[in-house]
Amino acid sequence: MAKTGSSTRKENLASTKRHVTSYDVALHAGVSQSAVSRCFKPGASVSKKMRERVMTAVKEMGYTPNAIARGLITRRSNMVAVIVSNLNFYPEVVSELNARFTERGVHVLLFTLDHESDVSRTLEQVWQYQVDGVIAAAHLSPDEIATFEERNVPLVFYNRSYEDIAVSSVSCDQVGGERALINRLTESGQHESYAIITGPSDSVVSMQRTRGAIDRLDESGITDVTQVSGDYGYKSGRRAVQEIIELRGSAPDAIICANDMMAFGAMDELRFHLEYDVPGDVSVVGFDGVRAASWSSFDLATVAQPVESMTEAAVSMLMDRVDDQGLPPEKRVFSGVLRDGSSVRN
Amino acid sequence: MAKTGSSTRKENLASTKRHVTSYDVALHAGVSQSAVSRCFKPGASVSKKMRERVMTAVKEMGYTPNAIARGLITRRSNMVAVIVSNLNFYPEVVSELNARFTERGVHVLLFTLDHESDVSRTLEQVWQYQVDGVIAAAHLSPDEIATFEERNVPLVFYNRSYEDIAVSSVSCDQVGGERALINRLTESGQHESYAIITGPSDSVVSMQRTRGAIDRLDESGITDVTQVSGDYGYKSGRRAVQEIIELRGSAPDAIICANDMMAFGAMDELRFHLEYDVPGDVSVVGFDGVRAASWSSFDLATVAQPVESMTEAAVSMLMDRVDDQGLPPEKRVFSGVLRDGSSVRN
DNA sequence: GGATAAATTGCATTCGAAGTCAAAAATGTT
DNA sequence: AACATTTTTGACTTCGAATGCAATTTATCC
Repeated sequence: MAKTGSSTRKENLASTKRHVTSYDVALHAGVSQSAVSRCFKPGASVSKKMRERVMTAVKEMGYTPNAIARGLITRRSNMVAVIVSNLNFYPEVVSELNARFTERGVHVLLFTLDHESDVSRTLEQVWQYQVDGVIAAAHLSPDEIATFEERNVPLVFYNRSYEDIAVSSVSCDQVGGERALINRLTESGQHESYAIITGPSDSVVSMQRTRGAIDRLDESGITDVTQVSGDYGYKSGRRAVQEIIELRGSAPDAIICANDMMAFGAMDELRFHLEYDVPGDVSVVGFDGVRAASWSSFDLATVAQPVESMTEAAVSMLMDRVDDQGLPPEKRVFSGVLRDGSSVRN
Repeated sequence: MAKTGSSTRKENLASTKRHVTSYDVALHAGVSQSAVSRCFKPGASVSKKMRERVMTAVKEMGYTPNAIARGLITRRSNMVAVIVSNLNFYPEVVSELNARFTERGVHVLLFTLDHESDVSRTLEQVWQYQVDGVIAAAHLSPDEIATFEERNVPLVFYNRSYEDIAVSSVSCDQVGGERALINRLTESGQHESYAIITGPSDSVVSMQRTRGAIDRLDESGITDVTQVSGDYGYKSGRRAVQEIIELRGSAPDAIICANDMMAFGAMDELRFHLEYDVPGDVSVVGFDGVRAASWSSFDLATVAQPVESMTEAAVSMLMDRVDDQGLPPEKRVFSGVLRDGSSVRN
C-alpha cells in the first residue's frame, strides 16, 4: 500500500519532467521545429545566427534528439544486428565489429544464439527492430537467408561462406590456412602419423578446415588419418585425444585441431594426463590465433585470422549495401597468417 | 555510369516493395488499424473472430510490427544499453546478460569503451536511443551517474559499486573473496613472503581486492608485501613478475594477482622464462574464475564470481526499476566461491 | 534603387503503431 | 420484447523528428 503510493508519486514526479523535444527547444528559442531539426542535419541550410540561437537553447534545455523518432521518418535506424552463435568463442570479433560500427555512427544490437534459442524467433526480433543491416556469425538456413532478400535487409556473413548461395560474406581461407599448417608439419620431417580433431559435423568452417588438411596430407601420400570430432571447446579437445589414442592404440606424431581451444585441451590432456611430451612425442596445431595461443603455456602453432581486416571488410561491405541496396553480393576471402610455435617439433 | 543506373533501378524496385504496415493489414482484412494493433497487445479486447481474420491477413502479408514506431508512442523501446569497458575480459557476462534480457523480450544495444572512446560521447548515444535502462560494467564519474537520475534512466552497475553514491549495483564481495584466498595460502603454512600484482590504479575493483589481501595479511602479521601493478592483461602479469623479482632480489613464496589473466602471465613467466616451479617455488592465486583457470595448464586457485546469479540479479534489478521508477537504489553483493587449484602448494 | 537570384525559414504533412473515447454489436435480464 | 450491461470495434489523435514546398529574407547585379 504505502509502497504503491510512494511509487506513484515518484512516477508522477518523473512524468512532469518529460523529455525535451525539438518542439520545446523551438519554443524556447523562438523558432520553428523544422529549424531545430535542420540544425542537427549535417549540410542543411541554416544560417549562422539561427544555428547559434538553436544551439544555445539546446544546451540550456539539455536536448538530445530522439533517434527512435528520427528512425521512423528517415527509415534508417542506424542500428545493425550482430548475430553470434556463441559470444565466448570470439569476443574480439564482436568487440572489433562494435568499434568499427560505432566509428560510423552505427549501433549494434546484439543477438546470441547461445542457448539454442530459436533462430526464427531471433530473426523475428531482428525484423521488428528495423535494423539497417545484419552481420551473421552463425549458421542460417537458405530459407532464412532468403527472407533477408525479401525484406531488403543487407546481410553479411562473418567467417562462413555459402558457396552455392548468392550472399555476401567475409571469411578466412580455411583450406589455405590448413594447408600451410600441414606444410609446416611435413616440412619438419618429424611426423609420419596424423590425427585430426574436427569441429561439429554441422560446421561448414570445420568441414573446410578438415578438407584442407586431409587433401594436403593426401598429396603427401598420407592417407591413414585418424579423425574424431569435438565441439570447439577445451574439454572436447581433451576427450578427443583420449578417443584418438583409444582408436589407434598409441598417440600419433601430430594432432591437427580444428580450432585453438580444442588444441589447448588436446595439449593439456597429452601433457598433464597422459604423460606425453608436446612437441617431443606429439605435435599439436590449432586454428584461429586466439590470444591464449601465444601464451607461453601453449605457444601453439596456428593460423591467425586477420580479425582487423576481416571485421573492417565486413563492416564496410555491410554499410555499402545499406547505402546502396543495388550492390550485388560479394564474397571476400582473407588469407590467414601462419604463426609458428613450439607446439610443433622440428 | 552503368553502375549508378542499375543501382537506381534496383532501388526503385526495392522501394515499390515497401514495408507492410498495420494499416496495410487492416485494409487487407477489412478491419481498422486499431484492430490490428490490438491483436498484438496481450490482454486486449479482441473477439476470437477478429483475431483470426487479422492473423490470417498478417500471415498472408508477412507483417511484422515495427518496434521503432511502437517505441515512439509507448515510450518503451524495450532496449537496454550494456556498456562494457572491454569485451575481451568477460565475454560470458555479456553473453549471460544478453540471454537473460532476451528471455524478457528486451534487446541489448552494446557499447564498448575499448579504444578509449569518450565516455560522454557514448552516453550521448545512449540517450539518443531511448533505452529503457543501462547496465554499466565500466567506470562512470559521479557527474555522469547523476545524468541518469536526471533523465530518469535506470542504471545498474555490474561488478563495481560506488560506496558513497546512491546507485544500484551488483557486485562480488571482493574483500571477502580475497580473504578466502589468503586464508588458503596461510593455512598451508608454506608461505612467508608475499607479493601482490594489482590492477590499474583507477580500478575500484582492484583497490578492493588489494585492500582485502593486504588487510588479511596484516592480521597474520605479514606487513612486508611487495606490490606492483598491472593492467589486468596476460602480458602485464609477466612483466609484473619480473618487476617483483627485481625489487625483492628473489621470488616471494606466493604471488597474489588481482585477476586470473595476470595470474596466467605470472605463472608462465615464472615457469617458462625464469625457471621457477609453480607451486614448488612460488604459489600463485588469481581472481574471477574464468574458464581457463580450470585448464590443466594452470589449475589456478582463484575465487569464482557467481556470474549466473550476478547477471540474473543485475537484469531483474534493472527491469524492476524500468517498471517502477520509484524503486530506490539497491546494492547487492554476492560472495565469490573459492576454487582451489594446484597453483598453490600445501 | 529595383529586379532577380539565392539562401533561409516556417507550415503542414509524414513515418507506423497505440491509446482514448464514443458508437456499435453482442450478451444478459426480466 | 424491451431494456440495461458488457464487450467489440473504428475514427481520430498522439508520439518526435524530418522534409517538400511555399513564403520570406538576404545577397547580387546592373
